[in-house]
Amino acid sequence: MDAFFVSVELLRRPELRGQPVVVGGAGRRGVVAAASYEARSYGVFSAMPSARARQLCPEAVFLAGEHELYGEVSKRVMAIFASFTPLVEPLSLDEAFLDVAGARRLHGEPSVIAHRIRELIHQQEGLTCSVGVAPTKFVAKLASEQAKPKPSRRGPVFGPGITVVRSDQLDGFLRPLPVEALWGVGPATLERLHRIGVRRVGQLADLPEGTVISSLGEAAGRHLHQLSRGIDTRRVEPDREVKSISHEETYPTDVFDRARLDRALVRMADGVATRLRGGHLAGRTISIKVRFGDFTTLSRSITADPAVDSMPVITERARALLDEVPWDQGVRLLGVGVSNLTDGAVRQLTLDDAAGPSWGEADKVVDEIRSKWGSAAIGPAAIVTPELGVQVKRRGDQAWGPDETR
DNA sequence: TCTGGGGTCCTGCTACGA
DNA sequence: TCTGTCGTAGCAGGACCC
Repeated sequence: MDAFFVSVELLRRPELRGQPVVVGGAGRRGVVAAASYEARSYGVFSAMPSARARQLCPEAVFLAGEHELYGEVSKRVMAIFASFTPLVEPLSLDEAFLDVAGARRLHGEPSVIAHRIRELIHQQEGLTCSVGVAPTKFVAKLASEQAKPKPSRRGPVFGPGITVVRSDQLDGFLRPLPVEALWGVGPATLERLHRIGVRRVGQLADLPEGTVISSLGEAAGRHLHQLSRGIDTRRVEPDREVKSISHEETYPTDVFDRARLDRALVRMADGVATRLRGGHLAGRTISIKVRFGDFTTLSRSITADPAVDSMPVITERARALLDEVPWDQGVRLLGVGVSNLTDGAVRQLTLDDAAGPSWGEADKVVDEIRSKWGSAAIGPAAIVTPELGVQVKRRGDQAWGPDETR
């Protein structure tokens, strides 16, 4: 999808069309989630600190964004994809891989399907998207980027919308690209590649694999060398299983108050546990993440049997982990996560379960009440305030930085 | 300019049992 | 009984993606 969050916002604020618009966190510690092509022409890009974006483009309209709404639109767009093939692998709210090899007889050649998808999304959602058609996933992704509009000083320059790269065009398409266009080349890898004189994909393809591996390590070296030659054997995977579930939050100012951190742990553990149970999952590894005022970040984790999906247990382990770190230096960000996931339904019973009523039963009641009356209807006492009620943690509710009004 | 949140994957190190 | 080594699991940190 092109500038997805901004495009969704423009549907309800059409008067902002043609203006520089930025969706993201407005606070001092907020970042840009999406920028309209008009804003991009000022050098504003996603993941940039909002303060910097404001400086580059003071006339931009800043919108807080609504993660839930984007999720709903995303579901409908994914349903359009699914009407062409069951092999849809969502990559994020606004991107997906589609394997249309088996859909040709019913829907026509891939480029025909691409046109039809663009039409349908425009008709049904009023949004534009760009499509890359290619024999492999990563070339399709690169092709879709070439199909997108580009920002310019005189406003957006519309792209072709669809870019098709056939097998016999792979080499010509890939070789001239800057090496950072490859998926998996970030700042650190780019620096290493520059050190061995590689700036273009073609230069990487011409090196012996061993040279690349000795510079980048076994896995990354082999993988990137293959990509540079157009080799990508990864299939479109419609049902990728979740490996971890976590929540984290950045505070407007560093927190030195342990009681406040403890309450935050309860709220985040509650959010994580609710999502685990919602997905019928439980996890053996509990982790915390702590970022200090100077931006140094550390994590601590503990793995134990049995797998858990209950707020009090996750909170207790997370608190013990927090005891191990120098939280009194001032905490900028705190996070709680659960990994090593197993099927929650076949979770091993503990002696507690056998002894009588357990957290499991309490959780069941909480889930029932919440499904009936909403997630803020009940919650742990630690996260209830007289003014605001139950402070429930929901996915994406602080997606782009702290809300300084809270 | 002072850097979000939610993920995945990889690497290097250590501990531990066979 | 002691020592080396091998495979595996756990842990922490880092890189990367949207």
